[in-house]
Amino acid sequence: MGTKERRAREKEQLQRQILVAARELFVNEGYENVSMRKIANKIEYSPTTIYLYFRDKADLLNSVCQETLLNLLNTLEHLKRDKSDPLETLRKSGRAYVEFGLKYPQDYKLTFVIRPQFQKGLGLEEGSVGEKVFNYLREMVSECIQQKRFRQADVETTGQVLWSAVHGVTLLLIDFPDFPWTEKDELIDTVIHTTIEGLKA
Amino acid sequence: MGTKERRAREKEQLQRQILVAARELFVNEGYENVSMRKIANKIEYSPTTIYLYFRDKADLLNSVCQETLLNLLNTLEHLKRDKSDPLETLRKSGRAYVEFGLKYPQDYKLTFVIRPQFQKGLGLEEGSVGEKVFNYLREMVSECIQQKRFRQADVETTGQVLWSAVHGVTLLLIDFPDFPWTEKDELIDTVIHTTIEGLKA
DNA sequence: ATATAATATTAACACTGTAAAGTTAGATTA
DNA sequence: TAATCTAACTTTACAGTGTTAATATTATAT
Repeated sequence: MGTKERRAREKEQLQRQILVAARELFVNEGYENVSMRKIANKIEYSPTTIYLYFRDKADLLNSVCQETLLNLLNTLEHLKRDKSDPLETLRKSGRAYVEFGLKYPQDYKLTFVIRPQFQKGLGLEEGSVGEKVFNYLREMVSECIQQKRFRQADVETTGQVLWSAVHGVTLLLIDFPDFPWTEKDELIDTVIHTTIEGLKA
Repeated sequence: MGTKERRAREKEQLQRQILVAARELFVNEGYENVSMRKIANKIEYSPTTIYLYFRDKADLLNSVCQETLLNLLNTLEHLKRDKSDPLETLRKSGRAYVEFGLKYPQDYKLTFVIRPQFQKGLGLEEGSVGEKVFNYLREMVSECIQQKRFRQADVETTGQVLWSAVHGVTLLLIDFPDFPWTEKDELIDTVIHTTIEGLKA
């Protein structure tokens, strides 16, 4: 009598389908320009069906962002294997972070700028994926501090400074594509390099 | 026969009135949650009257942001008088920038995050107020480089690195108010200090 | 075959930005 | 003074929005 299981599976599949469609539309057309009806059309269901799987549009956005964070976390975790030089790993992590943001600019903005507007106080609470991402940063920084590579002893502040830098450059590059930036890769490297130098003992 | 002049003045006044109402609503309720009808109600005109003064809602946003940038520029220009230590002036400018963003968080997001989404390639083009703000930064940086206080000789890159840092910390503090940040003022100072240290020779 | 539960749809509401047409008040001209 | 013109504003209307409640459909269990 695996019908129940099958039904549950089917339900999950549709939920997935909605999520995939929503992400694709959000990313390509921007959150504001995507209507529930558009999503419904894409999956060939009636608009209200979506509400059986997600509380509302913001909830849908939330789920999409959750996935994005998981992707980011995954990307970063891959770098942790290299245990040689913690400073170098930190540098690479910063690079990977910015590159992730530029590779999926809409996702990035959705997650780190748009979503906070729609859901006050979220994304980084205890146990969340967002927190896991920041914990990754904590680990990296902690390693560097233990090896006395950084002046400041405080893991938290140091991590937050690094996050500010990469977050800032990522958003600027996304939001002002026409600004006469220094060559993109050079700018990113310089931002990361400068911040790390500034943190050194 | 100053009637024409009076009419022109009245027209300008209404335009101003709309702008003031729009800013207040945008800032308090968020751009997305403000309808043309709400603005119209506030100024006690019909919704479509607004369209006689502004092309559309995005144009209205644009004008509001223009004002914001002018305010920011004004705030910064005040700091330029102090010609003693350019590094110190730069530090103060960074401080003032972040504080401006935190004092008017909605304005800041409107200008530097929301608007770019609605008007591709804008705000920083030649002759714009946005460019003037960045030119201010260029001047400050240039001064520091001339006095051989910075390692890197490139004004552009150096300016962009600084901007990334302050932009990043400003947005993080605005968007994630519940995150366990280091004490706010300390974080801001550390971000600026770290970046400047990293840029030093 | 029938009752029950799960799932999907239809219809509706109160909004949205904005275009087009209609109205009104004041200035200009005859 | 009376007629006309014009600028400013309003009314009406349209197509689209997120979302809820009621309804219909389908698949399962009895």
